Amino acid sequence: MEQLAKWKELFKEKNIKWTRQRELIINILTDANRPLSASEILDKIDNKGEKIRLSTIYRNLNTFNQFDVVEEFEFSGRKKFELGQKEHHHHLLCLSCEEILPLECPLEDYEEKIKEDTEYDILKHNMKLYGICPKCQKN
Amino acid sequence: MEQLAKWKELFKEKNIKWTRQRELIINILTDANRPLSASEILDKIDNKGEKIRLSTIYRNLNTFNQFDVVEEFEFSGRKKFELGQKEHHHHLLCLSCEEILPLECPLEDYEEKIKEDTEYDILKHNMKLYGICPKCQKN
DNA sequence: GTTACTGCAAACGGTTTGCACTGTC
DNA sequence: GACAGTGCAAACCGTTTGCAGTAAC
Repeated sequence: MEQLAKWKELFKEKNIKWTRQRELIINILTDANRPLSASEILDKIDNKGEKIRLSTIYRNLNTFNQFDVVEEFEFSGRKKFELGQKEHHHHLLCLSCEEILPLECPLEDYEEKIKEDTEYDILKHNMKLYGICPKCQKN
Repeated sequence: MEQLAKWKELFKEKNIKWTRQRELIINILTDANRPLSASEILDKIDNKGEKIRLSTIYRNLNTFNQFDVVEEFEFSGRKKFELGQKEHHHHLLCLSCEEILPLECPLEDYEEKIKEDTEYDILKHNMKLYGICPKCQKN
């Protein structure tokens, strides 16, 4: 799997140690290809028959976040993490099956306008849409 | 204070009892005129020399929310509550002094477009901007 | 008098932390 | 061998809940 090799190299560059636990987390996030919570990651690792402590997952996700390996989002009070280094984007969440779709950011011009109107220095924003996906609508 | 009378009447209509604790919460929210967290409300009530349990505040805010007396927002994992019955809107938060400005919703057309693109049934959305207000920029 | 509301203390769920041990480099 | 990373248990913080007593209508 040459995907993995790429991450290993990045870790070396950034001086982060490559451990069994970190490899597992990276693999899970790669396969999921959408934001996951710490406990979702734990579940998937459990299913593989591997063992990690939840606190280890949290600590690593926070480290990964600092080094821009993952990006962190809040979904109704819960943190979710997605492999980073993608373009700035937002999410659409299915309230029934929790599927998550990425959305392009429609707010660039808007942010500029608000900057002018309010004289705030705008540093970041977030946006989320919630709904029911086509599959779940049929139930 | 005829503002209060209006709320009392609304409570009567909706069959919610008017208590000392509820009056305090309504007054605090009226004066603040921006979203407050449960513990911010508690602080302000403490400052008046009055006593309420935090759990009472939470329970009432949840009741108020059900009856559309307040609206609930999440700011970085914390719930904030604002007297409701205002038009749908969003917020701009100053990361330094926590001042909160209301913003008109720019997403109506966008939501429609996403509906078409994804075939999701869009039920709600949220958006927040974060920045530094003009006052805080001078420090 | 009935029922909803409150105080109080305890539980909860997601996340973080302190400490001694272990593994990576 | 040094030091970052881990397991484990306990703390943490915002929020909720169960229960017995109190207040509103």
